[in-house]
Amino acid sequence: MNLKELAEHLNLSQTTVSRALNGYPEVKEATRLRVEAAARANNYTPNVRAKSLATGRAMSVGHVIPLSKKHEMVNPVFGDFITGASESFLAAGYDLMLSLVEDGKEEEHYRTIKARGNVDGIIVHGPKMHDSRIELLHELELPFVVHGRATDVTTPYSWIDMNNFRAFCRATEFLITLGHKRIALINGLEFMDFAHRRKLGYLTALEAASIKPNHDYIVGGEMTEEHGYSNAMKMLDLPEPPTAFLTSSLVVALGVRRALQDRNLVMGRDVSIITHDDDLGYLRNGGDVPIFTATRSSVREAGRQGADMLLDMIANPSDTPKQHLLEAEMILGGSTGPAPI
Amino acid sequence: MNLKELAEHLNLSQTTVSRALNGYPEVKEATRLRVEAAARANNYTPNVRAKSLATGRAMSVGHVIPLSKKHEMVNPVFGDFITGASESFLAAGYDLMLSLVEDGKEEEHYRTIKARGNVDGIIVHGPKMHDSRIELLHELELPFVVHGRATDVTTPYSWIDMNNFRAFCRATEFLITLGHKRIALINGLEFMDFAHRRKLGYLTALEAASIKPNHDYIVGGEMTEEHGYSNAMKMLDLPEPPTAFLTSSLVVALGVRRALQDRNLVMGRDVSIITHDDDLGYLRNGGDVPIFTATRSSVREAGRQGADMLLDMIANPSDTPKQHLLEAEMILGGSTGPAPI
DNA sequence: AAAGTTTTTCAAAGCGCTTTGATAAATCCA
DNA sequence: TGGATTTATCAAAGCGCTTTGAAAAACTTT
Repeated sequence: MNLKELAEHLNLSQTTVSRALNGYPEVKEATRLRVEAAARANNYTPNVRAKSLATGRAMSVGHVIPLSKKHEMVNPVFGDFITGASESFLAAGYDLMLSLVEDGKEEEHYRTIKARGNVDGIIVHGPKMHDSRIELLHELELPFVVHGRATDVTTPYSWIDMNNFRAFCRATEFLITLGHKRIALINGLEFMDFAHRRKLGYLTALEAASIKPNHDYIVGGEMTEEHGYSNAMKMLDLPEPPTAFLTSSLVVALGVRRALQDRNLVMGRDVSIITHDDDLGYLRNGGDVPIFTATRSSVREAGRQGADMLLDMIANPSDTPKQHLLEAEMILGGSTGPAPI
Repeated sequence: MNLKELAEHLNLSQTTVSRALNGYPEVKEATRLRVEAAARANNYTPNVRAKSLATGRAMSVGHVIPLSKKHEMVNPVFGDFITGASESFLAAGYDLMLSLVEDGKEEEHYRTIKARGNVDGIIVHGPKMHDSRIELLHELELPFVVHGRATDVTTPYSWIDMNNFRAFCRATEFLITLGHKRIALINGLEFMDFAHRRKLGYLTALEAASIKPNHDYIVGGEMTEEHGYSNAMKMLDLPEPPTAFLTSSLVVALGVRRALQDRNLVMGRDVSIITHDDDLGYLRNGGDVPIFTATRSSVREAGRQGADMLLDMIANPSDTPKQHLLEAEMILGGSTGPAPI
């Protein structure tokens, strides 16, 4: 059933029916009730395509996820982010569109998204240090919120981010307090902005303690279990192996733990691990007792806040960009202990 | 720039321009080239909303993911599935819409999706044993493909699934061959269809070997690391603990492995583990050498095939439903060995 | 009761595209 | 060269909704 049929059925004009359903004041209360009842009875839902063509609003937001053809992997945090975000979007009547964009095709793709006109705003995922997408989106005048930040971008834009620098600085300081001096960092891909900030936090803490960074202890890469495992193995084979590891995700930490086991080292006694924990639904850091000492910040919460920010921007496009920095909490688990002598 | 402007710019009618761009034969080749050049030069992309209103096709497909408010978790396989699926969808010019639907609100939600008219077809995720969504979608006449199956549904429908029964039957047989008799199954939520089939495969293999199933050895639940850990711990504390574990996902297997370590048991010697492995991008079963003996089937591949099936159904709605069953391969890793005496 | 207000309803235009049915231009054949 | 075909183009209607500007109906005033 469409609006025309519903209007005929009610012996009213489309105008009145449309207004009744959209809560406009210039319609008699009795009429409104009659219309609403009929709409419900006939299971009438306005056609979004027509509606959005008429209003100019698409009533949908896009999530754009970078995808490198080489590893073909959607970062596992994405699922949790949208779990958080979708609640706000759904409540506001917005649909979610998904675009996986291959590396290098960003520009073309974003222009197309804009021209196709089927989203009112965009959440940008996985920003790199120099991320050209941000300038581009500004130019296209499409509201957007970045999940994360891009170090080299100077024009203001909206973002929701976790304080990566601070989290990793604190974690490193904590290890130093425990007496560790040979601290390794198994990071994400270093051109990703979040990884860069984490490294900076780590280096800053080392410097403050006058510990010279050792480049054999620092590595970046796609955050898989294997990445954690193989790099930890390599480092454990060094003449002077690290006594502590900082890892960028729980999955990586699991890999490092496997390496420790392979080398018959006891986690928390022989070697310490601190990981960042995105608090993902299916991969929690243990139950009540955390397995790993960790810096924790919920990606789902970031999703919620990011969604609200974007809805705000769509409603008030002329507002100045908003930013929000989430602080990670540090939780103590069984994976850290004093440095062995 | 819109069609009207482009047409004026070219001194042609909208009709001709539209036809030129959509490859209709009744337009002179020279004109077509002129139009295409102008479209490119002016960065013209048709407005999808208008296009889809005019054609009646939405040019988008929906992914509907069940979400239980209790655990609020998007199954991690979803990311890999869409990674596989999006390639086909994008190539065909289809957008991806995402809907997270709360448990219990399915019916309402699907009706709305249909009435809103913004998708041409749907991929149904996470089917339960009795899944009312399938009947509903039939009734709504919306093309759909199920990722998985629903045991209790008799009307034919299209699906792409992995042979869960066979995979778990084979894995169990393999453990029995190794001499194991006390074999535990740490399954997914048992009302989920895939988990039900896996259990059936497991029970069938036990029965064939005349091993009576022990209900202390069988447990189902959300597939998290913690689920694997805590249940393995409980079972290892039994007077007669299992000598082998079958787990429904790599994440769960990691939890079981942690339990073994906590109990100072050596995996592959004291206790064996076989897991199912969805071959996820960020959580692979080791590198060249698999950590766990596993039944493996790529979810990404399922995504690819599911997408193609759905596109097919949208193009030929009157075709009979198609089904495809992927077989898992069994790969030997370091987590299995003969049963201890 | 006539004139002025306010409330309620409506017809019609428009959003940007496709598609039908008609027309004009080009080509063919006798 | 003129009529029959074929080819190329166009004007206008329609997809299902919102929104503007006008009209009708219902109240208020005097």
